Amino acid sequence: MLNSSEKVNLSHIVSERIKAYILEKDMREGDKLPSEKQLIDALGVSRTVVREALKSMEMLGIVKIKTGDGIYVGGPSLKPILEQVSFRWQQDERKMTELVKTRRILELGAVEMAIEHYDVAFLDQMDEWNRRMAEKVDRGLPPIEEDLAFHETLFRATGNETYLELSGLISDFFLKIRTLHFDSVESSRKSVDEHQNVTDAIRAKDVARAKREMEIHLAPLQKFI
Amino acid sequence: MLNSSEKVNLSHIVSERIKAYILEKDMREGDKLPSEKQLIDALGVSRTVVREALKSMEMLGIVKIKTGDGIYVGGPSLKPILEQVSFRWQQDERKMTELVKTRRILELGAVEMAIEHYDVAFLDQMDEWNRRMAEKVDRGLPPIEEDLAFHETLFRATGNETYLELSGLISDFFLKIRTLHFDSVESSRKSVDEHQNVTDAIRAKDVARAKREMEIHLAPLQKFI
DNA sequence: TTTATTTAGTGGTCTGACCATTGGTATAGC
DNA sequence: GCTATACCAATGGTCAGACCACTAAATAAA
Repeated sequence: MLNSSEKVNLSHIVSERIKAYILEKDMREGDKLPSEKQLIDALGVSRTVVREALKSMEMLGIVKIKTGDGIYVGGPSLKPILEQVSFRWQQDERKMTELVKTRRILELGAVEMAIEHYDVAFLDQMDEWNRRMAEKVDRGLPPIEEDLAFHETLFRATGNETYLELSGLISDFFLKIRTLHFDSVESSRKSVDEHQNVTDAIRAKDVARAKREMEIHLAPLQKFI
Repeated sequence: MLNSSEKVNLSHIVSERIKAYILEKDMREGDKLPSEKQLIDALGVSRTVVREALKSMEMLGIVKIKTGDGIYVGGPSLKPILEQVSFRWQQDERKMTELVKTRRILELGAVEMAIEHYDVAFLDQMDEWNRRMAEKVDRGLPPIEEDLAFHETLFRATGNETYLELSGLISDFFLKIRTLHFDSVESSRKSVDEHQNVTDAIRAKDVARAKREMEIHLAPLQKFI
């Protein structure tokens, strides 16, 4: 009764063994694992069990299965967790307020980290997206992809993949919303200017100003709720 | 171009269908899903596919499979998933650095939101955890749970469940690390004082000071990497 | 009513077969 | 000798059917 908490599925055991194998051999992303056949022979279980274990691990991003080729070690990623989180969020979209506030923190943090990391290439890319955004606005089209791309590039500019993943979740959610009730031409034009201000401030490595500009940019969202 | 990245495994499709089914029927934790047999008939695929899909979803915590009973909708707990995914992170220095920096942003954001939300009950609770933490330190024990509880309560104090969920991921990870190489008695005692300073500043609704104190508290982590 | 037993249904594992995709190799053509 | 093509062996994807193990609920026994 003490140890009863351990449910012993064979596939569970197998996946643990494979994880241990990865650690033991100190394998990195992209390294090739033994084939299904080899795992079957080595672990002495049926193909069913091995496959279920691998499929589960693939869903978690621990391994990556390539048809006709083999099984490879996956990269460290929050993605599977976030997928699960977003799946839950769809059940009640009343979390809007919370998401808006969370986004604010993340965007402001991104500004700070982007300045710390500082890679001009990303800033140029942000400018480019903003240019395309302005172009689309001029043609009277909703610049949804460009807007999203601008912010995503900002998160990339942090040089922090974990942060990018975390933030990507939030951004995706906002994209879906904005697809429904998109902004007017005037507000879009204002967004372009605000983007420019943020980028400029980051370029000048002025953390306080960059944050201020980002606050201004996000302010309308707070009231939108 | 866009769709080429989408590898269409049958089991992947099936898991999507099942997730859609859960959303569609607005099922909650503990609700019973159709049996394997029913899913096989309804989706027109082999048992292998259904089982692999379910096994993957179980690993993600979306469903819970009970032998001899049936399949149930899982709860929103992310811990088990984190357990599965993060086993390799400690090896990855880059990932560690990213996590530390991400945590910093989240904690500082929490301070800000906690002051905005301001509920004394949470502050009292934080004091209580800190008191217990001090107690444990005095007895020479590592105050791991108490430390985590303090920070979790801070996240709760934001009144933002989404933020709590997101942050919980990061915090839990740090807990596991600290379980291995826990801090010395002196540094633990210092942590208690720092916690107190943070709480006091929040109580005084002094955002700047609260952030500053939190920065001080987290600073050692940055160098730890 | 309470307890023990049976039973039908469910998930767990195994086997063996065949298909689809991939990467490398052998071959044909230049 | 080099390149392009065809081929092949290995690997993962899917399927079908069988049998085992477990659970909960119906049934029988106390």
